Amino acid sequence: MNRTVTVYDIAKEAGVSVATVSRVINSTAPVKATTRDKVAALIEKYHFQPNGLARSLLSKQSKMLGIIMPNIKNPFFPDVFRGAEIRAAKEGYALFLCNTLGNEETESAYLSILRDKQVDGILFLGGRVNRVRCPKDRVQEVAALNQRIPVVLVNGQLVGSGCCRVYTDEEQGMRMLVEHLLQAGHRRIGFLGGMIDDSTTKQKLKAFTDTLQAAGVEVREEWVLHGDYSMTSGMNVMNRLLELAERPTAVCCVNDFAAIGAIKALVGRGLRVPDDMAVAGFDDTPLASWYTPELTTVSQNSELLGETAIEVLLALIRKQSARKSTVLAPELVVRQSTGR
Amino acid sequence: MNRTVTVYDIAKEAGVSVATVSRVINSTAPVKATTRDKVAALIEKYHFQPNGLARSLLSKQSKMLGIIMPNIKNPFFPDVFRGAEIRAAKEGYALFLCNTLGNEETESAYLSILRDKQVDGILFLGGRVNRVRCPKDRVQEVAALNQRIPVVLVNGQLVGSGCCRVYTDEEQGMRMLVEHLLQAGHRRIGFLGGMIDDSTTKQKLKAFTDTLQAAGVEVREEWVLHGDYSMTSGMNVMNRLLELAERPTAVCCVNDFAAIGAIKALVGRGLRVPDDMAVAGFDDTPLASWYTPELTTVSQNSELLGETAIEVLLALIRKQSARKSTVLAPELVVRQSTGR
DNA sequence: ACTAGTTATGAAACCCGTTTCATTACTGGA
DNA sequence: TCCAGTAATGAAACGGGTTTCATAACTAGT
Repeated sequence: MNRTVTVYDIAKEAGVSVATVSRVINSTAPVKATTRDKVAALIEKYHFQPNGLARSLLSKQSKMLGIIMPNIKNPFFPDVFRGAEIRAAKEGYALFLCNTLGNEETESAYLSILRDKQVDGILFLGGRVNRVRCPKDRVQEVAALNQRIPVVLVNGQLVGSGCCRVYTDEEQGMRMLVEHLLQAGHRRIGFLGGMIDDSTTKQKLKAFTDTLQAAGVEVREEWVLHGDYSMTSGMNVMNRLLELAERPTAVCCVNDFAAIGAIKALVGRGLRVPDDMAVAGFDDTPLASWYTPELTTVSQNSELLGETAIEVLLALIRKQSARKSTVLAPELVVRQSTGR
Repeated sequence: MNRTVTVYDIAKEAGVSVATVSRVINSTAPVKATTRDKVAALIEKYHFQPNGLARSLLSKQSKMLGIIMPNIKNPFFPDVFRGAEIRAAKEGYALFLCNTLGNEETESAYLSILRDKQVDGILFLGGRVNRVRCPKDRVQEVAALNQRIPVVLVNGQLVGSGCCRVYTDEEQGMRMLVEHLLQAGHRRIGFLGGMIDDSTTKQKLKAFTDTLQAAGVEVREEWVLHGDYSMTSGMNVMNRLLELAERPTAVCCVNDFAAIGAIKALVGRGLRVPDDMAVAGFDDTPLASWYTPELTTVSQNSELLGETAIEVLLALIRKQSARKSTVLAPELVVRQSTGR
């Protein structure tokens, strides 16, 4: 096996020093035309490409970023990823994608790997680490990491970590959604959440409760149920709800997946959406507009979210000032699943 | 800003040489217990973690892989990614995710970036590069790359590149699907493909044609239409189909996305699936079983595909023998969208 | 007590680039 | 023609680890 070509090989064959080769590669200082051409020809001949690791070692920036998320299979995350990727690519950064499935060990393991790989920054999307309540040592783990490598929390919160945050105002989104349901005449509204300690669930539930109370509508404890964020869980939770003696006429779901699962459960019992029960999702994933019935949901503008998060991260990397919190406005998207 | 702690710092403070520190870190040679403890304590104290880049530079393996795909938003790809990730993580590899959107420049740019980052191997999922017909220079670009870095093509073919392939037998999948439709009594069957030069479309179309002809059923040119792989395209293409004077009673779609788009178009015109037209997808993405109607489709076992591809890639990286082609069997999944 | 045989440790080279600093090769002006 | 000043180039250090090879410090055997 032929060893990889290095600047030294090029230099030797061109009869110049490695410094000159480097100068030709990076146009960092003038080189005599004939020399330049000779070196350039050799680079072309061997398809030489400098070793990025060696360069990174010296420059102390790897041009690599890590993005950690619970589950790439939930279409919300690919959307965010795309936004992040587009923005990152523009600045020459490549992205490690790390799925944790909400598993804490996996999360820690990835954190360690990313540090090992010397990523310049990390994007954290709503995972375990983004919980409202979180063991002190996890907070400290992230806080310590954040001292070395900039970490941006996306749609999440980790009090005491000192990380910058970029998030959609999910509370406002839920408020708009509930108000839409109230306006449509619903007075019996349920809530299908995710894990109760995740900030995304917590915020939505808070807005749900507040908005109903402000309107003088009762919040029925038995109609507030929790699952995870999968379709299966949405279906199961809805089935539990349907076993109650009294049912709501509408439910808000923590995300589109849960909504679809819920609808499946309803349809499975011969109930119709929205006639028998209105169902609303959250995130406005592509699914939402293609599902039958089309889903009423709250758009997060997920790509923009990813893009913005990267922008904040880049600012931190460049030691420019970045605001601690960047909030994006959600948008209510009314479709068939709650419609008249 | 305090400089990152290095082995030298640890060595100095412990009063030993860097060699000893390295030995403690890697347990690569016996170290006197007292020395070991002293060094270990310092590592703990500073939360020292060796610089992976420096190590990679020497070991000539970065423990990083690249995975290139057209579009992470198509749920088939996250599935494959997960399979790949799980297997890769088990061996300590981290994955760069690169979306090309079928754009050739993006693809080339990513190829170059991955080389720069010194990835140990690359997984190529059905992108531009996986076309049946492909300009010579693209083939050569990949062939040349494959000389330096192992490349595995997933669900694709690039004749002359010399790359190993891992793929689902999509032809067989399509054959099973068409036979299922024939058995259900359909004699007027259409095909909604993707880009005609992509091997995935080509193979499916071939199997479609062959199976119909073998059964003595006419293949109607005007019922074979092409789009891309998106839901929007599926809808548009179906709308074109519906404008014809004569319509098929069933259509095979290149993937689940296209099928969903097609169904949307049908429903939009007040037609019912499967009664007015049977629609089949491909890939068995999670959507398929949750959509209404549930989609008849061909399961690729996408996670296994990713996992297997990584296995082949790892074998190549370790210079173990790997079979040139690994074929996975697809599985027909019959659900409502073609059902009685 | 002395030697042979381990065990523990350190100095230095290496990986592959970039960059500083010094030196050499030019150029133009007097 | 000679000198100052600029352009082009090279030697060597650096980044942060790992590894080889030699040496130093023990241990055990006689």
